[in-house]
Amino acid sequence: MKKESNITIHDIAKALNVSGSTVSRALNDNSRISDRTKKAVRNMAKKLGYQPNALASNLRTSCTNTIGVIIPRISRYFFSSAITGIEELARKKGYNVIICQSNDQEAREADCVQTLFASRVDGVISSIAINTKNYDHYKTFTNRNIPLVFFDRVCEELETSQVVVDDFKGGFLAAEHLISKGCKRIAHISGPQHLNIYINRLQGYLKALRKHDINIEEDLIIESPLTREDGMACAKKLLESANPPDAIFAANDTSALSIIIYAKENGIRIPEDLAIVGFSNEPFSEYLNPSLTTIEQSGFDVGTKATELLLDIITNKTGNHQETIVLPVKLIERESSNKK
Amino acid sequence: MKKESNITIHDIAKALNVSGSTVSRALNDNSRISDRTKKAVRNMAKKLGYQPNALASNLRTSCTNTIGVIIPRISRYFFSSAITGIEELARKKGYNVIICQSNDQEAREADCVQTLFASRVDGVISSIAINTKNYDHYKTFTNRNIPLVFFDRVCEELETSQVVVDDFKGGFLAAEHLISKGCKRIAHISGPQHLNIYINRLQGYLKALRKHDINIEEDLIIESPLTREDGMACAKKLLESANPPDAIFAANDTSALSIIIYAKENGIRIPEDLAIVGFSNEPFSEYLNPSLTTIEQSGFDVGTKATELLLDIITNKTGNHQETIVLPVKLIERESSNKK
DNA sequence: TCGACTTGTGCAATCGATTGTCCGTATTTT
DNA sequence: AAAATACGGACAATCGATTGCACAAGTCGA
Repeated sequence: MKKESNITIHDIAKALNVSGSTVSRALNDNSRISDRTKKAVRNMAKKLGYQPNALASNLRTSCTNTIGVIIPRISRYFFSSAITGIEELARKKGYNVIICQSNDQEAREADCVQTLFASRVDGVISSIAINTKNYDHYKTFTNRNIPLVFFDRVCEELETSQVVVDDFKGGFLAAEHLISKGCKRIAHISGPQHLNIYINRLQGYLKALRKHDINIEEDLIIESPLTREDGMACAKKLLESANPPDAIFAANDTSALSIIIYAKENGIRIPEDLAIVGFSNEPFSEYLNPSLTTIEQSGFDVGTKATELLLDIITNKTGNHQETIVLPVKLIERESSNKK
Repeated sequence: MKKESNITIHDIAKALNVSGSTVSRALNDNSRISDRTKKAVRNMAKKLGYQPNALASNLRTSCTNTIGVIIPRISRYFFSSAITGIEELARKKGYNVIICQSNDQEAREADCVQTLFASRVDGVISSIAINTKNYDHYKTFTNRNIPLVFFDRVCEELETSQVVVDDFKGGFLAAEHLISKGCKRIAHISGPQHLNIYINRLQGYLKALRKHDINIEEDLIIESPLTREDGMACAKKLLESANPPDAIFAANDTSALSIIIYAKENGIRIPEDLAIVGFSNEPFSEYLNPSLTTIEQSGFDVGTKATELLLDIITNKTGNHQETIVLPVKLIERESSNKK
């Protein structure tokens, strides 16, 4: 096995009989170095198989060309798409990406913050853990002017830029769609009300009902953690009631799935007896039986946009960076709401 | 806005009137420092809000406590689960994780290698891009004795440890299951034959046929890139032939999905006319109609095991590190193969 | 011919933490 | 009581790349 010891700029310098500083400048294309020398240095670097040591450079320049990402869980499609968007753009701009998962736990999230800070990332993109109530750990960044951008699950308390999808409109579209299909009693399974996204989806739903003069019934609106299990419980509660709804708008596809399963088990026809709309367009939603009408949101776009914002702040530190970008959503009509 | 400038061990040292080395040793719990001093240092560190600068430490110790991961694409469930496994264990052991995506392209993969090397990761876990034919870029690691472990899509050419699932057995189980259901003409849609996993699934399939004295027909075995589109093409080719198969074992769930769709569009009953088995147990497979019988493989376990191997090599550099770990697979019976 | 620039490089300090070596006290051994 | 050992801590070099400043050689105009 061939072993190359790590070679440094000084090895190149020695081989060329110049100084380390000259090599450094040549490699960084500094204007003070002659073209002849630059060419010689680059050739020698290639010949020796030189690989820069980012650590040393980072330490000196205190800029790591790395951005940190904190997300609840990588295995959810929306988030992995977002990461793909982040990575794509970041890499194109010469940045590395370090990813940390909070597993939707506040304590883990605080750990992630420490880790990223210790690595001296140049900026951070984050989506908040579902049970985070206290945002102090993020001050590690804000106190030190380390750029921070939130996406999807954002935090109003910290004054940062953020990228969200138009949850309000999504909720509105979902409800109005059901109304247009002739549904009269439309229930809504909403998510934790300390998260902006679920508040907005609910508000959009309410607006659609009001617009069409539909009476808003408190009993038809349930707050849920939106898991598979709790989705079943909600379905049961809604559909076993004396006066069940003829449609349900669920704040995510997972709970919509639970409803479909419950309905099938109980002989409730979809969409004839019960129309259903979800939110997110998960990879499975298209293949459910019946296929699920849902609101599409592009994780990729959200990730890309968040990175754009962040890199802009990093590059251009001045100015007021509290922009909020709202990306569009789209209704995807499928069988679960396809009434005549 | 409060701004804390970054404080270093020297600030602590000054505040306590001791030397930087003492602070460093105290924080690292070095035995040469008295308990009294350690306590004082820790208190002062907390009081000043000291956050270690990993860059400096890494540069000095040339050990970053970071492991790099190269995967084809994060948005595939198997890989994101693997990452979850990797991250979980790595973090527990005090390591950070840097993730790079190759997007299944050899050139991008080579980029990832450079990036991770420049970051001086302590070790690397990788799953090879689908079109990688030349493995030279990995020598950046092997030549320098940087521990490298492959998982899932492995490379025999480089002598490293690896973690795979029992693809052979998976192929065998899938085929034997179809045989047990009374299928006589079982087709196989296989993947690119330069990848170990698809070779093994095919071999397992062949073994099952031989074991049960079923004639192997070349025409029933197709090599495919296993995409949605190509799955349709394969379905068409197989099912429009003069003598179509009565079962198909697809090397992934995506192409199995295509077959289901094709069959439904063409009035072919599943499983009566055509039984189907996929591979991977994707999140959607359970919800297909009919639900898809498939082979389950745990990305999480693979990731965890690979990390275990890697950390062992990092910690314990001696010894011959060319272990191959094979993790079990499991047949999940669902409707798509449920013939009487 | 002489100062005033311009060009191309070298020197040495620096980033922050770690660590081999050395040194003054305090404690123990003989 | 002198010598040996242990203990707690300080000094300074180091990791590799960057960069402000100094400086020598060359160019140019007056």
